[in-house]
Amino acid sequence: MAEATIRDVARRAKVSVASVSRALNGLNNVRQATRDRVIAAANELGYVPHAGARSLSLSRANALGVVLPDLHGEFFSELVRGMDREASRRGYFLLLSNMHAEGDQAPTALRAMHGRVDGILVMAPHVPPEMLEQALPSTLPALLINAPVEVPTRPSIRIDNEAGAQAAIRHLVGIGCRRILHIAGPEENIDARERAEGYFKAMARYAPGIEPLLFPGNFEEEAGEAAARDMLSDRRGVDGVFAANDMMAIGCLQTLRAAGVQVPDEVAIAGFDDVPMARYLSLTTCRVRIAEIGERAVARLVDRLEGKIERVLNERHQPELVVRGTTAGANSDEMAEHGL
Amino acid sequence: MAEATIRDVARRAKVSVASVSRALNGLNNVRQATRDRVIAAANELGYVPHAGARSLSLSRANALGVVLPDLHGEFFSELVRGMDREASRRGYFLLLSNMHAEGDQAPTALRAMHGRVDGILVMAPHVPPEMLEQALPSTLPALLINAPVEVPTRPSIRIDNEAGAQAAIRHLVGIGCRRILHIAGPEENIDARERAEGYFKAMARYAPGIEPLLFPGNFEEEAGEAAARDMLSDRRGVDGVFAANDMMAIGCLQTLRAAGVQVPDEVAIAGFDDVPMARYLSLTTCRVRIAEIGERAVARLVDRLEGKIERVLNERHQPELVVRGTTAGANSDEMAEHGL
DNA sequence: TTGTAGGCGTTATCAT
DNA sequence: ATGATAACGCCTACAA
Repeated sequence: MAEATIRDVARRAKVSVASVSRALNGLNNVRQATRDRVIAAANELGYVPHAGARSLSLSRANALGVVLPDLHGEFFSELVRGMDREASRRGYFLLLSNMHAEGDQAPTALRAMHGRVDGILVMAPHVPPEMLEQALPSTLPALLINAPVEVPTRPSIRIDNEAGAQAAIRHLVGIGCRRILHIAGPEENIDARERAEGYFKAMARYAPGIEPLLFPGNFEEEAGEAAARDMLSDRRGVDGVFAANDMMAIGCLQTLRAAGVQVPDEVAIAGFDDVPMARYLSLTTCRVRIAEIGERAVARLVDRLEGKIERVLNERHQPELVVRGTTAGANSDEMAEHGL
Repeated sequence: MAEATIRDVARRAKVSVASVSRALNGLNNVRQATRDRVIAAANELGYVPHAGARSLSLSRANALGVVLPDLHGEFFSELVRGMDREASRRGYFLLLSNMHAEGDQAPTALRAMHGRVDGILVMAPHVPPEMLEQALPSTLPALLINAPVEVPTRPSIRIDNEAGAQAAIRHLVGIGCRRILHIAGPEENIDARERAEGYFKAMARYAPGIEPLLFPGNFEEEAGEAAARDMLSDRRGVDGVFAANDMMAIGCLQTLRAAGVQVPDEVAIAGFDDVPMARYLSLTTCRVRIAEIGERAVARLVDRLEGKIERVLNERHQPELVVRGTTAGANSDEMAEHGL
């Protein structure tokens, strides 16, 4: 049989559709007896309100669009988990759409969301700002996550990459490193660029007179391996590595260790993100609480949808330096703890 | 200004809304000149069709509901990624809803999806079948992922846990293990139960006469650590461990190694899932291609929505044994001897 | 307290 | 080829 509609319920309860709507939505202007009859009828028919029709009528979908690039494992799941947690807390659904990096699918994806979401969360660390601004429907409330530039008119949440990088370099210098190599991320990625920027600034500040060393990477483990091989063939006195993300740090770490280089004694290594694996490999890193960012993004967007005014438009998430075995010396507690 | 609607476009192009709809949807019964005028008007107004209204009219939402438990990192992201890949390929959105394990939120979540999705993917390894069957709207096409029981009337996709467990035990016995401990998952979890079942059957078959050893766990790393501590205090001759998932295997591995136990020489260890970390820790495991399951689930559901008939109702995904260092180390000749 | 009717934005049917 | 109009299922003035 076809789905029961509000009309079927009305008929069965011998009332008007208006009364059914009122009764089922908990309005107070219905006699208790009527409400009971309606509820009974609804149950008997297995009536479930049609969310689509409801949101058309209310012009309110109770859903948030999420547009993400093709993210890697941990980052994606943590972000979405945080978002989902807050969304379900606030009574919203999440409508997901991965836009694959290559395409200019961003506009398409965003357009398709019109009329089914109340607002969107967009993560686009690689999309040029003008393209983004153009693709965003001007009337749809949006919150940008790690967008290349702070579009002043759009609320955003970003990682404080420079602060993280500075903390990492400061720490490396503090344990005695001087010639510190930076394995960079993709150039078009804003996080990568800011981390590199932070690296340069921190070197100038904490290791003045020492020339920065850059190895181009792409956030993939292989780039870290390549950097390590490069070091193995010509060490150039490198005694510290700061990778723009953990995966590259891990690739570098594994390759160096496999070649017999002592980490951290000969070369100390630090990464960025604190992926779960970092703990197991005892990798020093800048922790980014991804789920927290997702939660916060949803919270801010929903606040705005519900009319709360924003105090800060462009929020920064502060990474936290987590010191582990790859910079802390062979006999640290962490290492012992994990038997590495 | 408010969003432009189809009426605004019609007015501006001096045609009826019907023509606008036809022109924009690429129907052939419109004069080219008319179509051009409509498209021009739409662009000028920045018109974007209202997906909600559209789907109400078409009674088709182009969206799939995804109801998942509160999953941990890798599993969640891989599954959703696979689903998303296939969904966007087929032109569907994903509407996400984590139902947190405790609650009886399943019915609520499912009801709220009525009228905004064309079908749902439900993963509920812990929900009793009758509760599930009751919560599922009978008219909404659904596909069950790792549901406790194969509800014959509902299409499903499941992991062949027994096959995986058998392969693991066979391998462990093959390399010489005899007293193999199974660290089990939560009792209410169907995957965990099936893996334990597979363990028992395989022990009876490959190590007849040797008594199975069970250590209760919960899929968390700590359970593996507890199992290891238990072994350390009383080894009972255990020379092999088969954990119901990788995280427990990893907890066990780390704790044993930290205590100086040689893995795999003294104790061999195998897990289940093949999380990314498994490779780094060189953990032997049964690989489950999670993204593939997600893709397949969406593909099957969409096929059904589009009228394709299903040949197989209850599909099984075959795990693949991946042999690594935690079982392959010292006595690989023994493995060769068994032709494994 | 309850019912009638119009509207949310779109598509589809039926005339023209 | 085009236009008027009735759905789609719900909510909410406005009336009674």
